[in-house]
Amino acid sequence: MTRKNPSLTEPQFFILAALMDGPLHGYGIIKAAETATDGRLRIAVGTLYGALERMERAGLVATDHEEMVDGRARRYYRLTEDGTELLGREALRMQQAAAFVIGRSRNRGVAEA
Amino acid sequence: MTRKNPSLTEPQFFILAALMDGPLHGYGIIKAAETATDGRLRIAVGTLYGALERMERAGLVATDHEEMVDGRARRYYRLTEDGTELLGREALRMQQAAAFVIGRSRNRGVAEA
DNA sequence: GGATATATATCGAGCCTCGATATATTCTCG
DNA sequence: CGAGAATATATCGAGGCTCGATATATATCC
Repeated sequence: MTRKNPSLTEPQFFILAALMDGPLHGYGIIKAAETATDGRLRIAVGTLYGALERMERAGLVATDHEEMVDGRARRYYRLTEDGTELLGREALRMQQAAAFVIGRSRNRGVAEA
Repeated sequence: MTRKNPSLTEPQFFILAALMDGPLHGYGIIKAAETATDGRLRIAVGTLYGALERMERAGLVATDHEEMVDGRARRYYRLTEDGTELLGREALRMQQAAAFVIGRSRNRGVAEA
C-alpha cells in the first residue's frame, strides 16, 4: 500500500471484493474468493492474514466484530469507505487495461474465448 | 512466472501489451505503457529489465533483433505465441474480475466514474 | 481411525517492484 | 556555451507481497 503504483494484487482485490456483501471472517473470505472465480483463485492462508493486516493498517478494511465459536475467536472484517472507493477505482482500472488489450486483438490471433 | 497463481503484475501486463503492435525496445516499452495508461503508469527501469529477463526465460517474449545506434546496442523484443496467448487470457481474467465488482456495486456507493 | 472441512496464526523462501546509481549521447532553452 | 531534459541500457539493494509448510483445534463423514 505504500508503493508508488498502488495497484492491488489479485488476492488483495478479491479480499476486498469478498467484503462487498457485508462483513466476513478470514476463512469465509477465502471461500468467497474461490466461488467468485469459479474455483480458480485459492488465496493462501499466509497471504490472507498478511494482506488483511496490511490493509487494516492502510485503512481499507476494519474489524467489524468478534465472535466466540467453540472457545475460538472469529474476527469479522468489513470494508471501510476508503476500501470501497479503492476497490471501485481498481475495478475501473482493470476494465480499461483489459479493454486496451482486447480492443487491439481483433483478428490478430489473441485468444478471445 | 513459476508462481501457483501466475497472474501478471501491472508492469508485466503492460510490457506485453506494448509489444502487441510489433517489436519494441526497452525505453520504447516504457513510453508505450505510459501512453496506454494516459501517463498513469511509469514502469521503473529496474522493473523493466528484470521483468523482460524473466519473461524471456519464461518464453513470453523473445529478442527480435538488435540495432547499433551511436555505438550502443538497442534490443528489440517481440511477443512469442505463448506471450500473446497469456496476454489474451489475462485480459479476459481482468475483465471478469472487474465485472464482478462493477456488477455488484450498482446503487451501493462504489465509485463508478 | 483417517481424511476432509472449518478456522486462525506465523515463518521463511523467493518473487517482484522501485528508486538510486552509473554511463553516454542528443537536443533544447536560455 | 552550459544546464537540464530526453533517449537509452544496465545493475543493485531495500522492501513489499505471495505461497506453502507448519502448528493447533474441533466437527463431520466414511
